[in-house]
Amino acid sequence: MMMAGLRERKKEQTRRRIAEVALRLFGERGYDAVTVNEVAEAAGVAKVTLFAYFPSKDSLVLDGVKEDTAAIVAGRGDRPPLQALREHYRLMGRQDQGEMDVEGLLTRIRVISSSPALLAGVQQTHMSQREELACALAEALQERGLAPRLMAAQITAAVTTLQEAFFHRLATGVPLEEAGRLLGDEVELAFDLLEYGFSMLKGEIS
Amino acid sequence: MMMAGLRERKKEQTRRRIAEVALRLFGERGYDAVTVNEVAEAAGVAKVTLFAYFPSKDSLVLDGVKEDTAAIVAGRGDRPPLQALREHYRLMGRQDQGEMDVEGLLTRIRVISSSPALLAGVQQTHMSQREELACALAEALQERGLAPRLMAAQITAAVTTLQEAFFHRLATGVPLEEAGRLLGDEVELAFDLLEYGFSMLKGEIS
DNA sequence: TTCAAAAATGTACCCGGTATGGTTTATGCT
DNA sequence: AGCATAAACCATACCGGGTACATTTTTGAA
Repeated sequence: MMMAGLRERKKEQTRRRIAEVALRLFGERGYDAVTVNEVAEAAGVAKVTLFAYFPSKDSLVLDGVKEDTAAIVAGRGDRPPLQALREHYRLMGRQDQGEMDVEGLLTRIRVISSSPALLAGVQQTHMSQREELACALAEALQERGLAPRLMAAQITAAVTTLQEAFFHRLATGVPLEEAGRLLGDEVELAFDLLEYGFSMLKGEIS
Repeated sequence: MMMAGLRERKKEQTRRRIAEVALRLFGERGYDAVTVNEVAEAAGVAKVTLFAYFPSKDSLVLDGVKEDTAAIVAGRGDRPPLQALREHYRLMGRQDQGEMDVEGLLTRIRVISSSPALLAGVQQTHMSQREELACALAEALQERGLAPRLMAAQITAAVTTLQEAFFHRLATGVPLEEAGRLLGDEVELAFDLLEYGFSMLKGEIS
């Protein structure tokens, strides 16, 4: 019963294989020039099976890029929401030096950056996070008007901008360490700006 | 030579007919439940011809919803960019009372609001405007760093939020006049917030 | 009237994604 | 061990959006 069976391991393995093959092919020949049929065939699996693991072509690349800003706010403890977010992104530039697959991450970013469809995809995920963030903020601040939505939109916009700059640097050859350092500085700037702006909102609403 | 020919008039007319038929069908049966083939047939035209007028299915609905924030900034005269934008949106709530086709506008908004694909589409157009706006701001403020992109992102986020609230009210039955009034108030609030925030940026960068 | 450009068309095709129905394969139970 | 079951997998056919191409109709102008 549920002994972490061989079945589940094989599934996980197949899933990883598909994603890896896809990333490799996309990196070699470009996202749009590779069909899902080719990916499936190269991974030794049927198209239907591929779509059983990944709901769409872009999820082959975008899965695992999800951010969870709403969760950060929800689990912020006793800190104010903005501070929790700032501290989270402050770490983002440093942490990935560990055992992470830097090579794969870089080709992933390159693939994303060179495909309009994928860029649109990541923006879409940001936008869906925005709604959740708005709800989390509304609850955290006990405000139900336009203010939390406005704040969520501005936070999301700032984070998106930071991430785009970061990705763009990585995609154009800036070494990871330097990109991380620059990102750190920009995070502080962006959150200073947000905090400053919201200080006015707080005065106006409550 | 170029006498505003009958040719061009017929083209315009065909284009309008296609768009109107599409909007009607989408309004009756939902965006996803109507195929482009049906639209083409109902408009008395071939599918290929339809795609010669409109580059995609969603453009059947979304064409003409384009905002041109970058153009507003570029043509701002001697006013600062934010003021030009504020004045533009200040008018948006009032102007459409004129000869505009209110009925068509409402069904258009209803169709958009009830289709995830179309909602994603309008967000995409906002995002592409963001890039242009960033360029316009960079030129207007003589700043090439992160600041103009951050400002553009925040402005776009605010405008998107305002428009969403406006659309949502219209789609849920709030009368146009009241929605316009509320929008007007919110425009002032949002731009106050933006101006307040940017005042800090100006101090920091120059 | 004639002629060349523009517009419209029919057809066939590509690709992402889904539905269906059947076949293998791991698993839990006896 | 052996067996039933459910999960994973697959082949195939299909759908809808979108494009390429070659052909035909329309239209403005000489």
